[in-house]
Amino acid sequence: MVEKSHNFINFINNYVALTEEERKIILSKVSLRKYLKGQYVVQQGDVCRYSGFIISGCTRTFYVDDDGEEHIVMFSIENWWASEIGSFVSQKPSDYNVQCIEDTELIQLLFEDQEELFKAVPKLERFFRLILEQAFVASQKRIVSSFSLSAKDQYIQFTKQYPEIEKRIPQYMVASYLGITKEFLSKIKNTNL
Amino acid sequence: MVEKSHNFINFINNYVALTEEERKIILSKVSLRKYLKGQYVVQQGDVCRYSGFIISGCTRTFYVDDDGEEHIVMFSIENWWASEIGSFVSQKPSDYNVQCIEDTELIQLLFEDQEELFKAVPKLERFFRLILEQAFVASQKRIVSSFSLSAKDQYIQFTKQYPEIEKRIPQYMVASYLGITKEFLSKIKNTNL
DNA sequence: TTTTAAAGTTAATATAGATTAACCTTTTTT
DNA sequence: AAAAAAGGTTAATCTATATTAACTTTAAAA
Repeated sequence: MVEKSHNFINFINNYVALTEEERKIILSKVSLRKYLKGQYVVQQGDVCRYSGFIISGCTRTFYVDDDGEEHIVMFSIENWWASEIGSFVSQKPSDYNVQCIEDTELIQLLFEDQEELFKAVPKLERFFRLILEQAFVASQKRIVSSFSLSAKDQYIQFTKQYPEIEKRIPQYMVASYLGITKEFLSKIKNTNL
Repeated sequence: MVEKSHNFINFINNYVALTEEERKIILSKVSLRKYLKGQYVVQQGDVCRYSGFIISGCTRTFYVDDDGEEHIVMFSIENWWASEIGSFVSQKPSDYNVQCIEDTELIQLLFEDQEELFKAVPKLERFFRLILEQAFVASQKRIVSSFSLSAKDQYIQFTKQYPEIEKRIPQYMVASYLGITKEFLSKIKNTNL
């Protein structure tokens, strides 16, 4: 656990400088959990009780619509925060599934412990503010891309922005993330223009 | 200024309880600014130096793509935070324009003053964390809607979610926000199915 | 009050991307 | 090594939405 929590503490430290005391408090509140490929961290309809940081592995967050179609809203890989924030902060049923697409290790923080942790280490409020700023900006950017770029240009942008993710993820999931069919993505990749 | 700042302080107070002292500190750092309909609060390419709260009026945040097409990413109305966050937090040139679509009064906070304010009133970190959570969740939801709903259903959802906004805004801007042409929105509204 | 500009409508035609369905390839399981 | 499952490709046809362009209505300016 100690070695594995190293990246986790480092990640936070990147945004706010932690004292040794604060590291200990944080680590006392979190736990490591392993999931196998295919397992669900959160299921649509359930309340998301944990927020988490990915030590290793990869997840997808997706929505299943009324027609049973899956729509991937985000991928998360190691050294990034992964949580179904909407459900976590409201403690209401999740609109999304979070599923591991590789064996995945997560450092998890229970909702009930988060408030205590904010009291003990107030600078974590700042930490979460900063990563939410980033997440929000990225989300807005994705909306603009989906409205202003052709499917092909969106795909090119995706491969440039997330080359590591693109390598690890089946193509049909990339298509779902881009909001196009797997057939059309295949066509885009194998045709000029 | 005092009466006008009332809603502003109330808004923050809704998320974190402020002492009288804290109110004073906050108010000492912000200023009121008036814009006329059509004026720009931020222009694409400029650095956004202020974040702001709308006292009255309405703005649109939009992106102009390489073909000169405008894409509206958000509307903001009174009693909500309005800022080009990406540019504000990074102090890099903005990707978006923020333009007033009515005469608008803003309470503004200069970037340089924000850090000082966080030091003086640390619970503002929490305040911004909480509103960013909301903003991020709303943004994710919009991505899902744009992928899983027909244009008509997106329009219906928009009118239900933001009835006040829909009344105040020209229809062609609603179309731009939904990512469809004004002609098609007109057709949707005036045709069955 | 007339003129001009801005916003909204209608309809014909065009297209990016969806659907369906058959087939191929790679990976996993037995 | 064979069978099964998962992932990917190709091609024909279909559809939601875009484009173009002419016209109408409403609001703002002169």
